[in-house]
Amino acid sequence: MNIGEAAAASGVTAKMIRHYESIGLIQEAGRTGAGYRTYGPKDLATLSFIRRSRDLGFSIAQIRDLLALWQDRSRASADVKRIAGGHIEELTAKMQQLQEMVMTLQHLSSHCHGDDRPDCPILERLATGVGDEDCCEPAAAMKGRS
Amino acid sequence: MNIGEAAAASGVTAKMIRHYESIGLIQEAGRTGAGYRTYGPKDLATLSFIRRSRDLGFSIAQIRDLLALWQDRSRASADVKRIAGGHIEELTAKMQQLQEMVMTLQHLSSHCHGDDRPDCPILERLATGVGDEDCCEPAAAMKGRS
DNA sequence: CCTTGACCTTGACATGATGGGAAGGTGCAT
DNA sequence: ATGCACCTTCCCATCATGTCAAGGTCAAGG
Repeated sequence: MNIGEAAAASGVTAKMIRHYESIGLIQEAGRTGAGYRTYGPKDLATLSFIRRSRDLGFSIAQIRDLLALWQDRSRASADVKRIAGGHIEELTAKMQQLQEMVMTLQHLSSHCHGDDRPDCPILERLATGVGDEDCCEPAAAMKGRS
Repeated sequence: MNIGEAAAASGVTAKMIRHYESIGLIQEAGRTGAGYRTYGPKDLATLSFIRRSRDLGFSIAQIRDLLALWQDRSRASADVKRIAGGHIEELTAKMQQLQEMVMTLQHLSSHCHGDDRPDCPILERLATGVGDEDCCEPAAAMKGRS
């Protein structure tokens, strides 16, 4: 199986397959006499594993660990669960950050006329930092930002 | 005002101030005889504007537009609102992606023993793609991923 | 046999926003 | 005058991915 076929079958681009090989995430592929990389079913399974992990937002470092656990028959499921749990926390934290931004923006936007006049609470807030963040709702947004 | 003081006062690192200057986001700062950059109150206001915009997740390109509007007294608030609205949509889309990931991960994690045994639905899902995603809840998660 | 087109190879460079560090000059206080 | 804190420019790194270029290979058809 060529790299192109492996890419199509796994959903990982050829470019990324080479990249993953170069950083040691996957083993070096076999080669034909002409230097073409060759892939078997086991390689395909690994590539698909990686793609699904990426789809769930795992970093390459986390995938490295997950792959190691996957290939370790004496693994403890607790180790896998711990990685997943940490990842859930990261994702949740990011979501909360985004949520705060969205809340603030929606609040500011709702008070912007959105017409031809230059008056704009969004710009005022960006310029002065003292838009009316706490005037109407006791929103917890933007209270403890970094 | 030195770059260090401007950085401390605005919350933008000296590194980033130089970077913003190099990409033309801000004007070139004045210089002392020795070549040190100097900043005045107006520069400080601009830097603070940029930092607040970044805190709200705006990209550099968006900030470029926001700055132009800010400095344009004949702006229409509709233009500002449109930028903010687009940004809200971007953020919301990202949040939904993260939400889907979290839902899937939590579902898988909840079925993982998390003990010494190697059995793990998380790894199974990553390996085969056919974990029990729709067995219990009709979760809309991971139905139309890219 | 030769061409053509699709594929492969490596390598370099870009993204976006930021951090880190080196090598060398400046300002100020002791 | 010595030292320390700050400034300058320039290069490299991150993370995951894409793009492009120059060249080699394979298979099919003329």
